[in-house]
Amino acid sequence: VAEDNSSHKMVGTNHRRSRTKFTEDQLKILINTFNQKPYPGYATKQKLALEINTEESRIQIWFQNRRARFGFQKTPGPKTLESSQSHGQDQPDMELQSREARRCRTIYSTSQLRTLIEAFMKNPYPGIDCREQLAKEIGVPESRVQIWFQNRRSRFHLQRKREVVSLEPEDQGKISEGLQGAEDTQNGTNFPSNSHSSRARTW
DNA sequence: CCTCTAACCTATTCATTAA
DNA sequence: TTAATGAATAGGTTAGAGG
Repeated sequence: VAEDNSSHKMVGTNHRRSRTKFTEDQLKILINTFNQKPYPGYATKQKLALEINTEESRIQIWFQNRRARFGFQKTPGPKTLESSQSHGQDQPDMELQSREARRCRTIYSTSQLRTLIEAFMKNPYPGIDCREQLAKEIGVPESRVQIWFQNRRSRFHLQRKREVVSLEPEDQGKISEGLQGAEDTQNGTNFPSNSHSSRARTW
């Protein structure tokens, strides 16, 4: 609400999005929808976004978190219990493939990709401000930019792993560089190499 | 302090598209 | 048909609001 004047760091563009606060009414609708279908497709999420006036990406995150916390329980119903006989074994639910359609694949132009890759080389973990600026620059929703960075990082790590495997099992102790050694970015933007584990140091 | 949970992450899998 | 890559998943971590 007030100005965010928290930039006494060198690179001020590395913060996460501010936390969303759902109202009770919004939560009621979300939970109700979740209980009916914990894996909503894009259309449902869009509709929800409109209904509770929230970005679709926040709704996607909410469903992800909810599924992780309560793996969807089959029978939540101390109330509204209807016809849940659970007679023999529950069916393998093969016809569950009627998963709603997912979001249409985004096609990036070469110039958009050039911008993204350039940003990735400078900082593979852009904060919300940086992502939003990129999104505006290339004309794509911020949520797509975030997904793009996630995919890029994952495949970057995968590629690095394969290189380690391709070496002789003998002296494999000193591969270290090779990939990202070429860039400057020695300031702090290099890959943490193990990201999470080493990030919680003294914080 | 502690709890709850949005935001974020990696690793993997599913799915679409261009070659 | 396949390689590349965007979208979704499971599951774990980080951090902000509030008890």
